[in-house]
Amino acid sequence: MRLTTRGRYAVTAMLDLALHSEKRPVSVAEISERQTISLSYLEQLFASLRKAGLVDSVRGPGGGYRLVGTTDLICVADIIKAVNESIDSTNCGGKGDCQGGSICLTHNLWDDLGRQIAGFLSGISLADLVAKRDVQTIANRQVDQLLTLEDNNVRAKAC
Amino acid sequence: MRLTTRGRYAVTAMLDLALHSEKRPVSVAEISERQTISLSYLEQLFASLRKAGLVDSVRGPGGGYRLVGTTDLICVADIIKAVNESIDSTNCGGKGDCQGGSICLTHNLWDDLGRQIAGFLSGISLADLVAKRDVQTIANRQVDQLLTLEDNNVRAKAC
DNA sequence: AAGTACTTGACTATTTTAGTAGGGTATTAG
DNA sequence: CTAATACCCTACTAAAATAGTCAAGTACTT
Ligand code: FES
Ligand code: FES
Repeated sequence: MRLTTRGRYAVTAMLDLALHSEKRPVSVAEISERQTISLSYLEQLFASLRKAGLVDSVRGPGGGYRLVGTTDLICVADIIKAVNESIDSTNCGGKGDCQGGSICLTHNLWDDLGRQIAGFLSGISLADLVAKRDVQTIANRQVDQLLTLEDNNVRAKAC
Repeated sequence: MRLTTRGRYAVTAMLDLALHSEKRPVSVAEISERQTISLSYLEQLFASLRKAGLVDSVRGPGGGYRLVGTTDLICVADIIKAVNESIDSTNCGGKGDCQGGSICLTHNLWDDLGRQIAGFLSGISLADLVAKRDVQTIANRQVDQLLTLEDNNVRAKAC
C-alpha cells in the first residue's frame, strides 16, 4: 500500500466538499484556501475524482464541485482508490509472482494486510467523518481563520 | 504509512531465519540466494535489524545471523519498525500540526488507520507465519530449487 | 595464517511525489 | 454581447525516497 499526501489531500478535499457544498457548488480555489493545498495540485486530484464519478462539476461563475450522491454512500477507500491507483500491499500486485514467477514467502501476509486496511477504510463514510465532533471543531476554525484573513486584506486595501 | 520492498524484504529475511537458523547461524549469502534478494541490500537491512536487537551475528567461517529470542516473541510490526522507521500514517508524524501549526481535518482518521495497521501487524509473530501450511510449502520449494541449482553448477564444473 | 563472513560508508540510478506553468473551454452575470 | 469566472488539460520540473552497487575494511574460526 502507499498512502501519500495525494490520498490524504483527496480525502481532505472531499470532506471539505461534504461540509460546504450543501447550498452551492464549492470552487477549487475555496478548498485550496481553506485546506491550504496547492490549487493546481488540487485540480489534478479533482480530475481523478471526477473520472471516478465521485464528484460533479458546474462550470462558469458561481460554479465549482459537488458530491455525487449522499455523504453516507462515499467511503474513504473509494476516494483513495480514485486518486491512488490501489490499496494493495503486495509487491506483485496480487499476482503472486514475486520470486521469478513463483509466489514469495510473505505474499499471503501482505495480501491479508491489504484486506484488513481495505476493510477499515471501506467502513468509514464521509457522513461518519462529518458527524465527528473534532471534525466540526476544526472546520469551524478553518472558516473563522479565512474570514479574519479576508477582513485583514480588506483593511489593508483601505489603507 | 509506507510499506515498501524494504519492509517486505526484512520480514521475508526474518522468516527465512526462523525457518533455517535452528541448527546453525544462517549467512546473508544463503538468504540472498534462497529469497532472491540483492546481497548488499540485505546487508543494509540486517544492520538495522541488529541495531534493533532482533538478530544476533556470529562472525567467521560457519557464522551468520540468528534470531534473538524465540519466534513467538518477534512480531511483524517490530521488524517493519526496525527497518522502516515508522508505521505512522499521518502526514505530520503524529504531531497534529499539518496545517500551519494547527491540526488538519483528517489527522484523526490517519491516526486511527495507523493504530489499526499496527494492531494487525503486532498480532502476527514469526511463529504464526512458520506454522502456516503455505509458508512451509513455499519454503520447501525454495530449498529444492537451490539444491538443483547447485547440482547443475557442479555438473557444469565437471564438464 | 588464511579464508570466511560480518561491518561500514559512500555513491548512483530509477522512480515517485509534489508542485508549477500555461494554456485552453464552457458558462453566466451584468 | 462580453468579460469575468471557474473548470479542464497537458507538459514540465525539483526534490525526495527507493533499490541497489561498490569497495574497503574488521573480527573470528579453522
Ligand atoms: S508479494 Fe506477491 S508474490 Fe511476493
Ligand atoms: S496529518 Fe496530522 S495534522 Fe494533518
